Amino acid sequence: MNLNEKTKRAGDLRQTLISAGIELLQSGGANALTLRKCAARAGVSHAAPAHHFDGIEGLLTAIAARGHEMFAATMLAHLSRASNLNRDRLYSICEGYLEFSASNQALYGLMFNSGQIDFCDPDLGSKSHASFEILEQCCAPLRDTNTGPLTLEITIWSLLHGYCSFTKKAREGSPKHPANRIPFQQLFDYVVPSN
Amino acid sequence: MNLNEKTKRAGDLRQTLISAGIELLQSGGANALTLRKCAARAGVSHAAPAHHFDGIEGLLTAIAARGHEMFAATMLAHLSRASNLNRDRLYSICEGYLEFSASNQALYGLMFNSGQIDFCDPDLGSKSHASFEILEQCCAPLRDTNTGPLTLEITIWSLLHGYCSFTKKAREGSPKHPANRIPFQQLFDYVVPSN
DNA sequence: CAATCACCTTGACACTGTCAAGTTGTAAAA
DNA sequence: TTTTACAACTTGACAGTGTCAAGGTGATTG
Repeated sequence: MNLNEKTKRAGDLRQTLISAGIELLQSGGANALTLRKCAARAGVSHAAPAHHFDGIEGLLTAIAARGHEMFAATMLAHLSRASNLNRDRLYSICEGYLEFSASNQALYGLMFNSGQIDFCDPDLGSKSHASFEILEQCCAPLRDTNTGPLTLEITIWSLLHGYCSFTKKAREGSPKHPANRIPFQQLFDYVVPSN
Repeated sequence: MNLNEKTKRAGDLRQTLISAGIELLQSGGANALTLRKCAARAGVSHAAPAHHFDGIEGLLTAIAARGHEMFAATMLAHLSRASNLNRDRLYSICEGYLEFSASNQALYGLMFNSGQIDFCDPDLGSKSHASFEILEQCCAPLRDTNTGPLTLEITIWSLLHGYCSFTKKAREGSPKHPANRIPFQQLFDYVVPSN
């Protein structure tokens, strides 16, 4: 009848639990995500998730992996709307990054700022690697011969990550925080040569 | 007799609890830090902290504030050993940043990657502002007229923050992660004009 | 001397993650 | 067909967590 029933019919409670977890993150933030609440939202008992994940860490890791799929999709969506200019393409990736982190704050925090997930997980590893590859492919044409390989990628990635961290702190905390005056484009212009 | 007794004599259980929390972070990571364990380590009952902090969030916020004091001290220690060159001075700040994050991983995570502290807290605000001011003062002489105010500061701060995040993920997760091949100095050279 | 009050303790509560044992339905094996 | 095996899920229990209400204690103050 309802969604849960239908999803369970398909036999993949695993996917249902991951979706439930993401919904909990979206609606109630990081503290709302609980193994038992995930189970309840999926319509199963509190011990059911143990048959599909290795404890809470396993569930959170699987949620983060799903998050990386969404993350990559958001960046690719922005990329598809960019011009042919290499610099525009890289900037559109950045816009996708910022949009994802703004629209999925708790999920983004779980993926990038959490000590609760298992970075050794191969599924998480391959999906996060796929995200990074999108960035790499947009950086490649912009590299000049002076800078070492990956320098631009790491710089952009770090800049985005740090910028999100700043704006988040500025949003939640003191509004006098300097970061909320600086648009990302200003940092991008500073870091990426605009030949 | 022991340290707890002596500290409690002085009347500041608050400071004792903060110290206990930092010790727990150092020895057992983020998951080892608990309100009840803090109380036990300080030699008081599990409900005692409530008289000094506003719940667990208040305790974590106070620990983060203390962390920012240590953070600023580490950067200043590195700065004192730098040459007179402005660029060296800024780089020494960065070294201090990286040393602090490497030597106090869980505490650093609580301060910068945690959704569990109250960024509105005035004490935390002033102490984290003091840390940022150290960076600001070292950036000021390096600004050229083209770049907007704070652009260099935010760039360096974000780069450091992102770099720590990368190296942490590379350390815990897949050793094939690209970040662990890139020394920070390479990023610094790329971002900071070198004349 | 009595009252006040900051500080701490005790005990309880709901909630969390995890484990062991039991139930059910399905699919393979006899 | 009957039996067996097994995977998926439930139930119930456990220690640990944060938080609250009530009570005790000792120093300060009127």
